[in-house]
Amino acid sequence: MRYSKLFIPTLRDDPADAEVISHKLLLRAGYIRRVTSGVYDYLPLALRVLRKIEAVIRQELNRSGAQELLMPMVQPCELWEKSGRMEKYGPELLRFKDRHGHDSCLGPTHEEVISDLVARELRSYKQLPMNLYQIQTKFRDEIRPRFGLMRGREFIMKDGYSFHADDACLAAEYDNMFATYCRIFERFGLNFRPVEADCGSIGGNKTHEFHVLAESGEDLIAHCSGCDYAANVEKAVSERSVQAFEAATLQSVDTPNVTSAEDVAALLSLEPSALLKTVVYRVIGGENDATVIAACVRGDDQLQEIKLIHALAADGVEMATDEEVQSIGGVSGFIGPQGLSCKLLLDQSLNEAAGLVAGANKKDAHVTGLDTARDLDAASFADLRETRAGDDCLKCGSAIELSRGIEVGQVFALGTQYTESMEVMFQNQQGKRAVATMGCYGIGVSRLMAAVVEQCNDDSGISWPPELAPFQLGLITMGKSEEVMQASETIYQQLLDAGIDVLWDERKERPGVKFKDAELIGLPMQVVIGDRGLKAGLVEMGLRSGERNEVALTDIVNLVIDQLKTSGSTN
RNA sequence: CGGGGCGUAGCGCAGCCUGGUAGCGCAUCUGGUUUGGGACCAGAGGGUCGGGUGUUCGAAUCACCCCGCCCCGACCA
Repeated sequence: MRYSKLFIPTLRDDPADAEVISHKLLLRAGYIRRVTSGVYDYLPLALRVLRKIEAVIRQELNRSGAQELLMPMVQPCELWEKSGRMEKYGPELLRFKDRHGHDSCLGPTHEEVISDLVARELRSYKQLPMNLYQIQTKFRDEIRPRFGLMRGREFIMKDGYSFHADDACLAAEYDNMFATYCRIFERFGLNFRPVEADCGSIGGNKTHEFHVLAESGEDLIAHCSGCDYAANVEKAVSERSVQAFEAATLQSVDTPNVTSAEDVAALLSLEPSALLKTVVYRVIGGENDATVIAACVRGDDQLQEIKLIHALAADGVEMATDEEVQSIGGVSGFIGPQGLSCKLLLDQSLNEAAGLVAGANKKDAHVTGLDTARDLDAASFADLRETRAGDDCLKCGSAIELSRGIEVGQVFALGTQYTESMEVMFQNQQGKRAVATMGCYGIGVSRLMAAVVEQCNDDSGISWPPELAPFQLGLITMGKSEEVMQASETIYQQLLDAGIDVLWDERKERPGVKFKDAELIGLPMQVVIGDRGLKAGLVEMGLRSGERNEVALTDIVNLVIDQLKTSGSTN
C-alpha cells in the first residue's frame, strides 16, 4: 500500500478529551474517530488490526473445535421476555419498535438468540456437544461510555456458546475454552492473567475473567505472590491476622464531630482494626427488596458491595439516604450495629470479636467494649470485606498482591439457566427428555485492540506486536531523486511479491515527518532507502525498538523475510 | 441519574472577569528555498464563538433554558 493513498489522518497534538493512552494514541495515529458517545469509526489502519485480531481468534477457536456462525444484531423482544432478562437487563438494552410496532432490541449479547436457534434444531444427545461462536458488533447502552474503545456502547465482540448433554461435558469444554483463551492472549504477546470472577448479570456458577494488566484498567484483581490463585476483588477471598482486643464492658464515649473510622481510631489512640464500621444500604431485588439493611466490616477494611449483594441474594444495593438511615434508628456519621431495626450482616472476621469500638447511634458518641457474640445476637456473618494487598492467601499463605486489569475475556459455565427458560431440550441416551447444559465465552475484540495499545506503546507512539500490526513493514523513501524512487519502487514490488504486507511511504515529506508517523502508527519494522546509502548500495533496516542496521540493497528482501519469521509475524 | 470541568477555524488553545463585532500555534492551499528526525520565507483560504431566549445602542463576553463532550460513582467484552 502506498502511504499517499491511505487514509491515515494523524494528529500532532493529543486530543483534549482523551484520557487514557490507548484512546489518545488511536486517535492521534489515525486509527479511530468518534461518531457519537461511545461509538467510533474504525479507519483503515484500525480495521486491519481488528482483522488480524479476529484471524488469531478464529484460528485458535476453530482448532479447538468451535464453529463460526453469524447472528443478527436486531433481536425480537419476545426472546428476552422468554428468558426473563427483559427486565433484569434494564436500560442497557436499547429497545425500539419497527414500523409495524413490533418490539425489538439491539443485541448486547446473544444467549437468547442462540438458545432459540439450538432449541429448534436440537433433538438428540448425538448432536451434542456443540460450540458455536460469532464475531459481531454488540450494542449496550452504557451509562457512561469512556476511554475510547475501552468502554464503548457499540463494540465488537467474539461470543461463543456451547451446549452439552451433561455437566461433565460442559466442564471439559470450559477447560478447553480456558486453555484456548490462554493461547490466544499469549499469541498477542500480552501480559495477562486469568482470574476467578463474579458471575454478574449473566449468571451461572463458574467463571473466569481474563485481564490484561495495565494501570488504566477498570478492575482491581488480587493475585497471590506464591501460587496461581488470582481473583477479581469482587470475588477474592483472603485472610489477615488481626490482633484480638481485650473484652470489656460496653461504654459510651464522646466523639464530637469525629465520624470516620480513621479519625475515631486516632482520637481514642486505637488500631483502626479495633473499629467496627457500619454501612447502611437499600436492597434492590431478592427477598429483601426495598428494605434497608446494615453491614459491618473492620475499620481498616472496605466493604465489597458485590459480596454483600450475594450475601443478600439481591440484584443490587444502593447507599441509604440520611432519611433511610434514620428510619432504622441510625444517626449518620455515628451509625453502629446496636439497636438498629433492620437486618444486620457482619463480616466473618468479626465473628466472636470483642473489645470493638462502634458508632452509638447517637450524635457525637461511640461505644467501646463491643462484643459481637455478646451484644449482637441478631447478626448473621458472611465474607464481606474486600481483599487488601498483603493479606494471606487461603491456598498457600503467601502475600496477596493487587493489580489493575482490563477485562478482555470471560468464560462462563452457565449450567441450565438459559436452556431451561428457553427450552433447549433433547432426548438423552435413556430415551428421556433432558435440558441441555450451556457455557458461554466472550472476547472483547475492539477492547482488545485498546488493551494491546495500553501495553505496547512508548513516547513515540504505538508499538504493535508483529502479529497485530496493520502492516508488517514500513518502507521509507528519503530524498526525491529519480534513482531513490526507482530503487524504492523495485524493493516495494519485491516485498509485495514475497507476500509481505508493506506500507510504502512515498510522500513528498521531510524525513522527520515520515519517521514520526511510522513510529506513531507503530509499525514493527522499517526499511529506509536514501540517496546517501543508495550510492553505496546500502539501505537501512530498523526495528520499532530502535535497533538499526545498514544492509546491502540486494539482501534486503531476504533479510526482511528472515526477520519476519523470527518475530513470528504472520500475514 | 448525582457530583466536578468544558464547548471559540480540521487539531491544540487565548480572548470572557471589566460588553465595542475574533486572535495565536499547528494543519490546509499557492509560489519559492530546503530535504536523514515533526523545515524556512512570502502570500491565501477557512469561524452561525455548541443552540435558543433575554438584558443592552451594542453580546464570544452578562442572565436564563436547552444540547453536546470529558472526568469521578453504579454496568460489563
